[in-house]
Amino acid sequence: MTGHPNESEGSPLPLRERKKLRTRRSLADTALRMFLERGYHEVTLEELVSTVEVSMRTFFRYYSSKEEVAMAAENELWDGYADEVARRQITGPVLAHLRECYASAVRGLPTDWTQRYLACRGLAARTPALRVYHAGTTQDLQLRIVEALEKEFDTDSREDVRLRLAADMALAAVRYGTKNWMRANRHRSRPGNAETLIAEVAQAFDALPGALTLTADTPPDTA
Amino acid sequence: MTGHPNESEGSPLPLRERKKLRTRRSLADTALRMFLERGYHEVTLEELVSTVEVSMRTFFRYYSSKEEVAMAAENELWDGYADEVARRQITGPVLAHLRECYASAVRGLPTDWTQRYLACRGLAARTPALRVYHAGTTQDLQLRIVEALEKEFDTDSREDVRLRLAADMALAAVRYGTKNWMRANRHRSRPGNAETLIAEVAQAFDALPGALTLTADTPPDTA
DNA sequence: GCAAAATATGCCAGTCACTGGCACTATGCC
DNA sequence: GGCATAGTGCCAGTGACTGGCATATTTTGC
Repeated sequence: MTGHPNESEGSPLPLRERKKLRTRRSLADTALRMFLERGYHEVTLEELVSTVEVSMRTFFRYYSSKEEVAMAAENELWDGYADEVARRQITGPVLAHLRECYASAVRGLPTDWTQRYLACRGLAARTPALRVYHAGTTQDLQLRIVEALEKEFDTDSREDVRLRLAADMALAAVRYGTKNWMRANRHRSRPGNAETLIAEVAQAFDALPGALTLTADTPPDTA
Repeated sequence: MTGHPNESEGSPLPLRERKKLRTRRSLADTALRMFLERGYHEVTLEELVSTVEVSMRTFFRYYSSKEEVAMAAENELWDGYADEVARRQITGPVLAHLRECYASAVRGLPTDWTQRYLACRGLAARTPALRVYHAGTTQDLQLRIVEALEKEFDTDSREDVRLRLAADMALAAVRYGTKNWMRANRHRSRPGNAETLIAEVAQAFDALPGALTLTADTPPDTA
């Protein structure tokens, strides 16, 4: 009576999976909080796992590295973005398509995600090891996006670099849009939400054509 | 009598510096050779330093990580590229400028560099840890380039993202140009030299405008 | 409810990249 | 030759990460 697998049909996940999810979240949340309070390198994994009360071995069954647990929030976004690109059918300009996929992915995340993302990116900004990890996952994402897009075109991207270049441009827009979003977040006292993030990224997308033709003779303040 | 500091004026570097250079090169060359023969993870630093006959402590005075010594050839290029951008005065389109700087940097490297570069990139392609490191150094390079370019413009790039986006596009072109160069190198039996690398990268630069406007309705094989 | 199969977890011992501190040694300068 | 200034080696330690096996906890079939 105490623990029927589905007491009502309200719980879609098996009980075991729920517990795993809870452990996973607990690890990521606790890690992020500790890293923010005391600094990434000042917190050892031993301290983390003893706080969450799991063994070291178990930690590595959930996350494959210390960096990964710190950047869990970003990986949620990357996964959502890549999934969105894989799911949607592309019509029209590639860059506009990718911008839409990104916006959908951000909107598909839980409401508390924004704060976690802001926190982990802030941490990464002052932690070289995390910056390197971030660069790695971004490159990974780029690969996943190209592979997903490639299925919609008949030529493969090894022959024609334009698809890969377009994916890279989109990623650059995401990168700098996010950067500006975080910067704005530091200056204004307002917390900044998912929609302002999407807006910043959209703005960076819009700046792409101007970047392509940017010259030294007409400096960039002609906007 | 056996070792006067400057027997003739033919040695521009102090004897001590020459020895340091020699150790540095020896470490990088030996490391690359061992990694290629037996795989990156199968070679421990202990084996490397005992082969080169320096202590572990000394190794870390030359290279700050195992990844760095493996990718030494690439770092030479990145340093040369960043230096070139910092040195040259920019005129005209930013992207054309960056393409020229890259070409100059490649031409400024020693003749044996090409083979080492090919080798270390090939190794990185099949070694996840090195791919991550590579992503990190690339992001670092991007930052250096933006900082150098920023001095030539009066606006800083935080206000206007176009400069950063342009630097990113240039880097994407370098990335995929290099990728195609390596691929061509596997297929053709000819070794591939600095000029073919520059040509591939230039080709990728030329593809940038087409990537910007790439659409799903007119597939990429319309070239 | 209960055994059996499947899965998750914990413990232990080990490897390896990387670091700080100090003594030692070789080079450059006079 | 002698002194200051490096570069180097040794040692002991930390901390991330892994393999193997025993243990606990669900789930499944009855």
